[in-house]
Amino acid sequence: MITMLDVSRQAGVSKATVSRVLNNTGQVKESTRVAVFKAVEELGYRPNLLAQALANQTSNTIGLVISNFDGPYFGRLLRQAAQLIEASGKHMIVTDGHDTPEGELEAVRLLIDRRCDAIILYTRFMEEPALMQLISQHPALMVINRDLPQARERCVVFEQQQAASEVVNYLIAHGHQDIACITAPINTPTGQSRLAGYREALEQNNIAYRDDFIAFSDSSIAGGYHACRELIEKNPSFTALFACNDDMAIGALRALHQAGKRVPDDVSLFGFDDEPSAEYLQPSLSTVYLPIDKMISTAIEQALRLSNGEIVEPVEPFVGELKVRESVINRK
Amino acid sequence: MITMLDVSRQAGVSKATVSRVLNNTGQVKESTRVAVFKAVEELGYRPNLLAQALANQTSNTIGLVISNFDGPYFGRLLRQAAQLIEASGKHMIVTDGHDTPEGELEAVRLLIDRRCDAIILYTRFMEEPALMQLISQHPALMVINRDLPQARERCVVFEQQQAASEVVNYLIAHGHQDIACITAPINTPTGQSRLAGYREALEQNNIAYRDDFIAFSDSSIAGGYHACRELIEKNPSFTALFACNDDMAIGALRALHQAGKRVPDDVSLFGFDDEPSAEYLQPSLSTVYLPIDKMISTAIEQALRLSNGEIVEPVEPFVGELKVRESVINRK
DNA sequence: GTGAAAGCGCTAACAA
DNA sequence: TTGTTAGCGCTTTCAC
Repeated sequence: MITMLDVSRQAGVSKATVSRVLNNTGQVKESTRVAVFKAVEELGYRPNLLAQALANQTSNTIGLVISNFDGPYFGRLLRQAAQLIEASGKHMIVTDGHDTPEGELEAVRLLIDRRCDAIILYTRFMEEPALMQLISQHPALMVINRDLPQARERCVVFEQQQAASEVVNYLIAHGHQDIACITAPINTPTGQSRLAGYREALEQNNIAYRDDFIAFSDSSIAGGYHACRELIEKNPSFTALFACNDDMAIGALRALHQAGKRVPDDVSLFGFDDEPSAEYLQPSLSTVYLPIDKMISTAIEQALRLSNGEIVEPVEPFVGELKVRESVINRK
Repeated sequence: MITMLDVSRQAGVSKATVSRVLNNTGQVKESTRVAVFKAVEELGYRPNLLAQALANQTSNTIGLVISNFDGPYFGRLLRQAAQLIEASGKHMIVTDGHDTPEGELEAVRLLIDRRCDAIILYTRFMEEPALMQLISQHPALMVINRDLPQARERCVVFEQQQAASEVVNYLIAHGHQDIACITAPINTPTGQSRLAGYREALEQNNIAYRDDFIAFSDSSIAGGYHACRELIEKNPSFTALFACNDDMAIGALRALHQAGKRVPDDVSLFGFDDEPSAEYLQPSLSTVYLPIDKMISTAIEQALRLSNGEIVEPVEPFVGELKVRESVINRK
């Protein structure tokens, strides 16, 4: 590998001078500037980012931890993040948390060890105390998807429960009383909040919560499919179904179809996330749009500010937006 | 930040000794081992990976460049890659190539500058000469999705044309003569190969290639939708449609439905990629399964070997597997 | 068994 | 305007 020393020799100057022209720092005579660039060109020199980071005490990177790599959800997020981070002149390092709390923790640790200037953790599994501790270990760590009352300025959150409640209220307002629900993983705050929103809406409308209208699932397409079959078997009388994410709604759609139930004529279906395919399904899927682009942007901006030592304000919670499409019918 | 020096002082030993116990290198008295670990614990010391990499002349990372972050396709790939790389004790750095040749090139450059031990480039846009040059610049760079005759051992490829041809041959064998096609981006080798496979099958069966059965598209759901509408407008007489990826098939499915054409009764539909949702669509989508898991695994293993200075053999091209589902009907 | 010292490739005072 | 020098945090000879 060509080093700066090689360049300096080729150009007949010192390393310091090479560094100066490459970083545009300090005054350099035009002729030597040219000579250095010429040498760089001839040798095909490229700076060693690791060495640079060590000397600069800043790696010029921002780390991102997501729950997993599958699915369209994080894809959208990563795309936006990559763009923003690049625009800020930094580089992005992504890691996944293997859908476990330990994995998430380990991933963040790694990013810290890599000396990322800022870190964004999209958590689904870590508990509050562990998160608080992480936050205390890195001055520019932002957490997405978990509200930490002790550190509001470090969180970017989405009003899960409210959105879920709006969905179910919408269904009720359109004449549905028997509303089933397929949950997201119930051991996660997200899964819990969405179910809580469902219950909240029922309560607000004095509709009894029934166990046989609930199927616990895992956010996957196959999971949604099986959960829906289970529901139909337990009690096929529901006229509406709230799947706590779009993937499960896709699975449920097929299960309903196979059971001879037409959507939306027999059963109205609601998803959550607004995946790219939602709009194109047959029938197009009603769902909740999550402003993940805005959320990740906000998190990155805030993290960047923190890494500059700036003082930051808490971020307002984000809210979802109902996308009502063909899969829901008015029964009134 | 706590450094090794801090630890050494706390333990009453030298940096060298700390390094020895942490890396299990050289003999150390048990009592001092314990002392060092105690100090590490007390101080919460974590080694600086950057410094380590610089001193070791190896970053212990393997870099991965993909075309973009959206879509389920690369998600599946990343998931598998992350697992494998982690299992090998290394860390993964992912970057995206922004769906442009320059982006791909820049992404690889960056990984080289970061001193990745090995690099995997899933290319869709770079041309052969540029790829050859990259390969010469990094001894452990593997290219996925482009065949370089000069460097077969650095490539992992998939028989695109053959698979596409099989699809169309299957349709023909099942009584279809009027087969339309929605292409993937035609400025990419993948797009070209799949279309070539389509033409090849027609030729083999003495069926004329007709311009009005072709719509050029962009691999997106929306693109598939619009392309299908265009096809129907140009010449609605096709009895089968080959969408060059599943996303476009999803879009086409809706367009067909809106045009009053039933799938598969009026039009048989084939996709490509075998996305997770393919099996659950209504009707379930016939498609081609790509062994991306195996492909990425192979690429990683090969890259790892290269980075160890081992000599490697060329890799056999991978082939797809037809997944025939409800969306295709026999018209004979 | 342990420490001192040099070096990985770069940056940044401080002199000259 | 430029070179010398001392680090950044770690590893690794080479003595002791």
